[in-house]
Amino acid sequence: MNQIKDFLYEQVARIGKAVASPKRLQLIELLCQGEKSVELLATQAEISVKLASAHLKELRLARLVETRRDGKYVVYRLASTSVADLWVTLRSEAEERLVELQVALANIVEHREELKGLDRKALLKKAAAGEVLVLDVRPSDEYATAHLPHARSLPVDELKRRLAELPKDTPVVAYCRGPFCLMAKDAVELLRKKGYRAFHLTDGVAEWRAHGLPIEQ
Amino acid sequence: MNQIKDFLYEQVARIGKAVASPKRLQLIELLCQGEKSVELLATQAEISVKLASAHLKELRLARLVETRRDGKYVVYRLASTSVADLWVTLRSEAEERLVELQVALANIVEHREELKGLDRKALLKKAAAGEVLVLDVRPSDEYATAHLPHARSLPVDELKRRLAELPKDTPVVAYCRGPFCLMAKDAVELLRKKGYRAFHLTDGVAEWRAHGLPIEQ
DNA sequence: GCATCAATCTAATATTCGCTAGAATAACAT
DNA sequence: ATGTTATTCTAGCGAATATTAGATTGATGC
Repeated sequence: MNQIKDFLYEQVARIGKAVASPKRLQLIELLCQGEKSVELLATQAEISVKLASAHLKELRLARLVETRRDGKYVVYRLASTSVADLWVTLRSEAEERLVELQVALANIVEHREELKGLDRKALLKKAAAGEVLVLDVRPSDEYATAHLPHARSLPVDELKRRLAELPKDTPVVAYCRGPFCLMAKDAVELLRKKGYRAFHLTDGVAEWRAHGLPIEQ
Repeated sequence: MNQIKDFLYEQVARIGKAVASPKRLQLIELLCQGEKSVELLATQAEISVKLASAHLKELRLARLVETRRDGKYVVYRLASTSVADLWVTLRSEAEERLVELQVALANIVEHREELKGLDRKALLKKAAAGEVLVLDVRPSDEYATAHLPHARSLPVDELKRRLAELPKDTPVVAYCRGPFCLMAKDAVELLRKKGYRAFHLTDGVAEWRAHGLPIEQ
């Protein structure tokens, strides 16, 4: 009877073990943006394909991700959006508990506009009314999978040469994969240097959805 | 710049590592019932004091628990109720994803009455109206710390000799520490054998609170 | 068939983790 | 002080993990 109880906790610990590795957490965050091949995941997480494959196997054994084959490629995806919620929950808990993380986050985004909590719905309204331009600076395939309402896609590495597309008179709110992603930060810095009124939304699609707000496409 | 990103994920992984061990999860679940000394935690988790102390240290380094000294005793408590929420989230995710866990849970509680989701509010109403008797079968100090609304305390090991206190005509709903705790199951089995109409609520205080429902004391 | 590319499996490494047992603290009782 | 009780620290051992390199499998295109 005691063995049974131990077994129960062990199963939950399987999920815990899966999220106990920084690399695996990064892979989960990437998969929150949409399904991806092993090679792409390895590139974006800046690790070797072999290592990515090994970590993805662990995630698959914990049933957090699933695979399908597409020709030569094996494509990984989250097993459910609840896995994205788990990532958001874990990250929030870490941000809440660990001073080291709070300090590190405060250092990288000095002048970040805190567009959190109560502001989300206000932002949604303003975006709908065209009072702000919500800019998705992730790669365009991630935008295609899912993006914030009324958002326009303009990947950060195309931003410099496509600056002309942006209106000078409307404030821009840039977002990317989430609080740990630096693409929106870079975009905001560039835009401000060029004289735009730009703000940084630290939410990604996963955070937005986890707070019960709508997502497009 | 890449080192900074790695550092961020590593911090979240600290929380992950803390919840990657079955023993530590069990300790967290026990602490969800209220603050406890090392010795009590060791006894209730059925591990040695030394091992409990080591695991608690890990939890403290991840800032999930805090301590205070009370005379000879060191008393551990959760750093915040959000840690209890994290435990509920993790357990739910495991229940949702891992078939092995689903099977194990189905086996131990054969005829369990599923009093979940939509039923919680209905139960609350019935309890308020006195149509059911909500029975808290945990040790009485855990009841004293926090319990479900309108619940009466009757620890499972006193149940047999205090049976007379229960009304024969009102249905009884027994609960304990949560879905992994077997005390309510045992209580229901005993009560049914004695001719009472008894049901098993798999929620504990943490689950109840995580679903946004009120808690007494 | 054969060459190619993507991904995994296997083997081997260093490191970390879980657990046990013995020594060391910290508060209390006498 | 001295002994007692509760807890932590230290050391050590076997098991599990992260990472890398080499061999292997699966699907595609010629």
